[in-house]
Amino acid sequence: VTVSASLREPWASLPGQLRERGLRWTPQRRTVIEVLAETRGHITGAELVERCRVLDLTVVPSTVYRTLDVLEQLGVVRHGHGADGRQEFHVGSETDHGHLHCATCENQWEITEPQAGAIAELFAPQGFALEASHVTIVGQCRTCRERATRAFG
Amino acid sequence: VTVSASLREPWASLPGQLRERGLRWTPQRRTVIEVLAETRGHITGAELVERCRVLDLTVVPSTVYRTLDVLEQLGVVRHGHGADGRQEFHVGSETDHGHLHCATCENQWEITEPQAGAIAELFAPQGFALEASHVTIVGQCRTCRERATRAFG
DNA sequence: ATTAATGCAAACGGTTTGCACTACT
DNA sequence: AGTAGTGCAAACCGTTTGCATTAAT
Repeated sequence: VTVSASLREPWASLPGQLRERGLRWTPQRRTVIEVLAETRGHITGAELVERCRVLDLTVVPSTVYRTLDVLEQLGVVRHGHGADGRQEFHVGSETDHGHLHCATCENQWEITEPQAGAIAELFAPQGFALEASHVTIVGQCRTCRERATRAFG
Repeated sequence: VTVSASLREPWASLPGQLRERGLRWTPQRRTVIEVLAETRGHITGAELVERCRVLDLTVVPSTVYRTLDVLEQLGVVRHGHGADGRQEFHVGSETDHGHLHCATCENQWEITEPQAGAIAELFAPQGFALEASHVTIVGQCRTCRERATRAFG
């Protein structure tokens, strides 16, 4: 029941933004924001719930998801879906790295900054402005491809 | 309880492929294959279940999902996740081009052969053998990126 | 005769909802 | 005081699992 340190930028203005719209700043929302503030890249809904509950047991799943709805409307987070189908909330524009994802075995490899840059350049001319940190290449790794070819190719 | 027309290519060889591995060709699997054969692009698990049951009420969800597992191991289908997080099964290799997918607006653009080739080369050294036709780049299109930046950047 | 595959029903996991209650403003 | 937000518990939906049974080889 202690009040924690003040929020770092760009989160500091959130309480005000909420109140401007007639919404409220609550301890539970504060906890959600604290977890989001220390998240780089993305976090799944379930993981966020778990991390919030470590900080504050009064935070319950429904509150987290309802808060995420509000935050998404404010444009603070954006959701998509991860490789496993769970909701994934992307926070800010952090230093996240892209990844190489095998659609068959689900393994992932990191994409290096230069690689991501090269890809971004490839598509820049046609107006698709990729951010290196948000690039995911879905394909099939060598092992899986060989197995598939043997079977059905 | 009628036997339907023979399977079109490349499905015709499936029964044999299964039996080669000690697996079996069953009426339920046939129904699943019939639906997949008339699917272009992709289909969700739930939708596949539903369409199978229209053809044959004895087909039950668990059978469909178990069959999909087998088919995926054979490389006949590949699964990913749609915008709503549900499993999405991609069928065959009739997709001769990869695509550029905006994670925010879900729009898609085609990737040209040369572009796909350039990407494949980028990752070949590390053993990730992408096939041009199976490359999907997930990112954010210019419009969506600008919108996100304005809101929170 | 073997044993892969099925149907059933129940479990699962992440997410959503209805409702009475709490607490920000 | 007014109403946004909460906790709870139950519903939800697509998918998965255990198990006894069926049927393809």
